[in-house]
Amino acid sequence: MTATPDFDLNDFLPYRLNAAASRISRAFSERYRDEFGISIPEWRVLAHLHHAGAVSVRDIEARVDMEKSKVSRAASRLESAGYITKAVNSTDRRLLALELTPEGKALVARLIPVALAFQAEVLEKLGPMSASLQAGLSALLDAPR
Amino acid sequence: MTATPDFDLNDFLPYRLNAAASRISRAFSERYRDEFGISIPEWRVLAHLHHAGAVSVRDIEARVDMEKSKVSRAASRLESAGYITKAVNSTDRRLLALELTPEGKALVARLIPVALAFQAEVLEKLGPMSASLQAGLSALLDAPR
DNA sequence: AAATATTTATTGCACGTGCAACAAAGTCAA
DNA sequence: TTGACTTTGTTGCACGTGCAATAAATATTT
Repeated sequence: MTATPDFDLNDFLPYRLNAAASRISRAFSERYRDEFGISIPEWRVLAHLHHAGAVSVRDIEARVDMEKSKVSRAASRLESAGYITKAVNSTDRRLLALELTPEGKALVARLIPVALAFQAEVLEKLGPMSASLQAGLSALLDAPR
Repeated sequence: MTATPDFDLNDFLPYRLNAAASRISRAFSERYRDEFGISIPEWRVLAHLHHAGAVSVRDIEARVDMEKSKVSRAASRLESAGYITKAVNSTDRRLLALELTPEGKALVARLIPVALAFQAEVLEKLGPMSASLQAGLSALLDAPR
C-alpha cells in the first residue's frame, strides 16, 4: 500500500495565491472603504467605466472578471449613490449604457491616485521580487483557461 | 489643474492577484467538489489536521488564514459528515481538540494526491515562469503585514 | 410573417461570510 | 477567595454571492 504523503497547505499554490490576494485586497479596500464608501465590485465597475466610457453590463462582465449579477448589483448601488447612470442603448434595447456622472468622474479622479499609490507601495516593498511576481501572474492570467 | 491619469484594471496588482486566485481556486474546487462534497474552508481544515494532528480552532485560525467563525462552521460541517471529532481539551476546557476520524483520514488520503496533481499541472503549464511566481508570492506572503 | 432560439439584465433563493455580542473557562491581582 | 480581565469558540444578524429562473429584446429559421 502507498503511504499518504505529508502535505503543507503553506506550500500549496492555490492556498498561497488566495492568501496573498485576500491580504492585498483587504489592505487596499480598507484604504478607500471608509473615505469613499465603495466596495470592491463597485470600485471595479468605476475603474472600468473610467477606462472604457459607456459600456454594457455584459462588457464589464467580460473584461472585469465579475458575474453579471454582481455587476448588475454593483451598478445599481452606484446608480443610487449618484455615481453612474443607466440608460438603455437605443440601437440594441437589451443593452444598458452605464456611464459615469460628473460626481462619478470626480470620485474616480480621487480614487485612482490612491490606487496607484497603494500599488507603488506594495511593489516597492517587494523590491526586485516585484518583477518576478508580475511575470508569474502574467503567465497565469494569459494561460488558456 | 492635474489631469486624471488613465488607469487599466488589468494592470492593477490587487485585481490581477484576485483574478488569478479566484480562477485557480475555482478550477481546483471543481475538481474535488463533486467527487468529495467538500468546500474550500473544509478542505483547508482537513489539510491542516492531516499536517498537524489534533489542534484547536484558534490554531487553525492562526495558521490557515481563516476567521475563527469560518473555522468553527467548517468544523461543524465536517463533524456532521463524520470526518472529524470535536473533543474538549482536558487541560484547558476552553479549547477544542479537532481530530480526523478514520473516515476523515481516508478522505484526506484521497484528496491530497488530487491536490498535488492539480498543482503539478498548473506549475507545468507555467513552465519556467512558475519559479518566478513562487518567488514573488513568497516575497508577498513573508512581507511584514 | 410567424415561430423558435438566443442574448441581455434583473431577481428570488439558499447559503456562506464577517463582525459584534455572548457565555464559558481560565488567568491574574489584590 | 473574590472580582476584574482575557481568551476561546459559537451564534445572531445583516449582507454579499452564485446560480437558476425569468422577462424583454433581438436574431434566426422556416
